[in-house]
Amino acid sequence: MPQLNGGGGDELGANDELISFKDEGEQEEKISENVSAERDLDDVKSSLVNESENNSSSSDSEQTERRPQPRADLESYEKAREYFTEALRRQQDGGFFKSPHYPGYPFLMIPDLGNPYLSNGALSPSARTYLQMKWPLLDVPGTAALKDSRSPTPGHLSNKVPVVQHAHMHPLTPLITYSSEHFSPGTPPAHLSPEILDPKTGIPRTPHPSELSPYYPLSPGAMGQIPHPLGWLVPQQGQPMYPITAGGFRHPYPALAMNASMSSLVSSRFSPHIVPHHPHGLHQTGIPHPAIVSPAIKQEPNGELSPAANTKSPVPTKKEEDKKPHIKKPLNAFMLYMKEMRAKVVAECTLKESAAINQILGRRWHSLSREEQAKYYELARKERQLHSQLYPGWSARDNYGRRKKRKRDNKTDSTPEDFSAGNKKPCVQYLPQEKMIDSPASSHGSMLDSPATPSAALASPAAPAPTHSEQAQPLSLTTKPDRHHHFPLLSKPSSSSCTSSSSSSSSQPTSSSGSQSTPPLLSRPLPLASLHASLFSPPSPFHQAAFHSHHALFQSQPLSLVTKSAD
DNA sequence: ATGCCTTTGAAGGGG
DNA sequence: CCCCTTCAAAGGCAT
Repeated sequence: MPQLNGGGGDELGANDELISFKDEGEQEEKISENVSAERDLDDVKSSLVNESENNSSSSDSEQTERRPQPRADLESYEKAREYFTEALRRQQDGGFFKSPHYPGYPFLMIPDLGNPYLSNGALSPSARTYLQMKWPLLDVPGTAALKDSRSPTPGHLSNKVPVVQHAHMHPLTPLITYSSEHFSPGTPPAHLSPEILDPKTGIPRTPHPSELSPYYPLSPGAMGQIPHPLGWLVPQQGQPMYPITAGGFRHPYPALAMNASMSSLVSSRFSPHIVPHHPHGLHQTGIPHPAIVSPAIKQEPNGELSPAANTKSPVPTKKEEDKKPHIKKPLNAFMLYMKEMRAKVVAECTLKESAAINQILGRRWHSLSREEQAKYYELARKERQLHSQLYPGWSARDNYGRRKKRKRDNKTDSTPEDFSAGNKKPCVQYLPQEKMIDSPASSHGSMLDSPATPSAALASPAAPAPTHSEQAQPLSLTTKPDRHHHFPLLSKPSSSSCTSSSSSSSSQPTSSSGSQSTPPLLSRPLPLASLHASLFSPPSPFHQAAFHSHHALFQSQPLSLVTKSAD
């Protein structure tokens, strides 16, 4: 709420970001993975750094590599996102966004194409909605947006996926990126206009990029018709997902006439209307929320939806309920970051496994400057807000059970004793020296919390010398400690485990008891990189203070390898 | 074919 | 109020 208005924040001053970010980044990268990996990281790192300075350079190349081949629609889509992401960074660095309080936001908010929340692709339309909705929430400064508006290249449209289009739209987009899933290429629009169908998928594309533009990716089904910006509202099936209050949606967009770039901007504008107008309640009433997807529908990419799709039947009735449309959780700051950076890391590194990549990303996350993190935190906040507005009745619990329960037992396993030291995230284990290098320092940065006032956080000058921590820091191999535990397990005090250190106390002797001599216990051998990657877990963003202390901890910290105690 | 692994953060339930 | 659990993304790998 408030945020919406104020934009929350405001304050995120992004200006400073670069500076700190760079320094930290360098270090972190070094640490990164194995030798080879390290290099990669370096590159990555450097690329990041450079990005600010050089806009293009590495990133471009990377992008190029990836994008070239669109494997699947989805993939291509994502890649595009990534691509944008990089661009985003560049821009940010460039100061592109400086003006706006939320530098990235406006752009970021740009919808991915898919519905972020819907797990099933089918709903894609909803996704769009969601995205649009976002815009409104964000108070995006129209002007700013416009600046960039240069429509990148509509060419992407070629893919059936509207998503792609979005990507082009703004580099920032990536941040928000939602899963490509949504895309439901499959959802064929019942009535799509003949405008453009993808030969393969048959998905309709809008002829005018401008219209379609990112904002309205026509999803196959969704639009059905048209170019109407609101088109997304329409459910794949033909019926409008929501009964949207007509008022809002109906407004015709001026955008239609606009260029793609413009349209995007425009869309943002109107979207706001929608939101407000929309009573959240609508969906709740039982109406299928756009965002909601019924599992059944999970369409595969393409066309499968036939029956369902075609059936415009609005009647969700039982099925839906049974299936419960699965509304995904909004992505948190780190997730947003992962989406954005994953491609990059993958490109740089040889690693392909997500687990390993994620470890690296986790490290990098810590290394991010506050500003950088703040951006993501804010984005995440906004998304949460948006999500709440869109799905007022939705609860994270609703999704429980979808996945198999993870081994919750794990925790039991862990012997209490172990905990003391490192359990949790054992954060620190030894990694090869190299890794260590990185500075947790970033820790500082990492902390930003999403609190409403990021600025405050930012304010802190940070700059604690990262070095010490780095040196001393032991690496933690986090193989798989208990997953559950994360911080919580550790008692707060100790929790610090790794990083954290808890906070306050600067020193935590923690007994290091735990030393870890043991190697991680991965049941499976993880790639070296993964090991290296391991870092400590980050302290909660909220505790900035913790940062500072945290280095001390590191030193003392024993390595705890927490293997998976599971059992 | 399905789930695991891994990361951080958020949310909610239970004690 | 604190702790714990689950899910969000992603993709190779294991089962």
